[in-house]
Amino acid sequence: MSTAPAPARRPRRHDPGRRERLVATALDVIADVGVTAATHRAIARAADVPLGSLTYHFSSLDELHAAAFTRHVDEVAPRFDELMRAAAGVGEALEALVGHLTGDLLGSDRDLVLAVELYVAAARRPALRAVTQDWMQRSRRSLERHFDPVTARELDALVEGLVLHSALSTDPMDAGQIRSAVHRFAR
Amino acid sequence: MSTAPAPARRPRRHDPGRRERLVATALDVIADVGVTAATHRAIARAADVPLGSLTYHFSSLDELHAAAFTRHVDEVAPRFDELMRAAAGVGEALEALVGHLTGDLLGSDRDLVLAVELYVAAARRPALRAVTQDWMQRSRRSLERHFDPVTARELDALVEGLVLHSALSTDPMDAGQIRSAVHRFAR
DNA sequence: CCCCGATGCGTACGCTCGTCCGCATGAACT
DNA sequence: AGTTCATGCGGACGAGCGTACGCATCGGGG
Repeated sequence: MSTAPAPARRPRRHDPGRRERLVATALDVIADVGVTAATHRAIARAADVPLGSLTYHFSSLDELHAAAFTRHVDEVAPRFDELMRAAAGVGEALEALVGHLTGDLLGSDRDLVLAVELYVAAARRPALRAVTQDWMQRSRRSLERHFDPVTARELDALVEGLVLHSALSTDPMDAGQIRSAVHRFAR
Repeated sequence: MSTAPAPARRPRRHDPGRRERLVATALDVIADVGVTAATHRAIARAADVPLGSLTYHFSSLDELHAAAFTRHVDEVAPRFDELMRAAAGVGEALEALVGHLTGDLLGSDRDLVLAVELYVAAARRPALRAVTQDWMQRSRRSLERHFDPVTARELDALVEGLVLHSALSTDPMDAGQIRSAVHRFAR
């Protein structure tokens, strides 16, 4: 019976790497509630830091959002490139694509939601548009390991459509159908 | 020199069909500034009606947004179906699709923006999700006039991807490339 | 050992938002 | 003509927002 009730102390002085942690938390919040609801306060609450900490580390909310999405792209794009690099030929590349779509992406809602959130946010905010374009470009580069540039771009568009379609539809396409669609580009 | 300055009178008593006009204006505002910025006040300003008029005609902002998107789908879906109905065979259907993508859609930013806005809004709001799914279903039905259901669904996804891709990319695909992509589904 | 600048903390300000409510008005029906 | 009621109007309220700012704290260089 030392101190009074004391509503949960927070002795977190000197917290190195807090900036990094804030970016990661921001990404989680965006995936949870959408980019427009990912406010300073929501992110601060999720990261268990005071509100002022956010404006200290990031000069604006926009900058924080951009940092979060950039981090996401920097994590996802290399993974995809690795997938393409590992494929031996066109056949394996297509099959890797099918696996990526049915497993990695559509399996976990998180990446799917983040992709759509980025699409929509980019439509209105120039800073995020650059991030989106960077992502598209890197995807195409990865595909060009096995496909000519024209086919790569078409495949990229198809993948984008499949992702969106699956995110919004109640009865998503099964693996067989996705395989069928992807293999149309086996030229 | 009759009356004082009088800051722009608004004598609009008894305005039948105002509800309709509000829906149309809401759609314009959404296309202009995005669904998250399409607030009661923004729409009221654009339609030149007092703020209270909106809550009188629509029980919530969500309902107004849903009404706007529903109206858009009810205008766009029949147009697309007409396009498919007019095509004589698979070849003409594919070519009509190419024309639709390069002309109607990508030509005017408006429909493109509205499509993306609906995608993103639907991801978070169940009421809008129903509208999106209705749209997808009607698109597929139209395509099934010429393609088997499996192909129709794949084509639908491709179209969605092409739309998104074109909306967000600075150097959109040209007509030839779109034609090439669409014709992969000429089975 | 001391100080000082980087970092953390809490709060306040000004703004916009969705929604609500009391009153005014005039078309339609008796 | 009189009454009623759907419709229009404008202001108000409370909540949540982004951002700014003054003070507290502490690690590391002198």
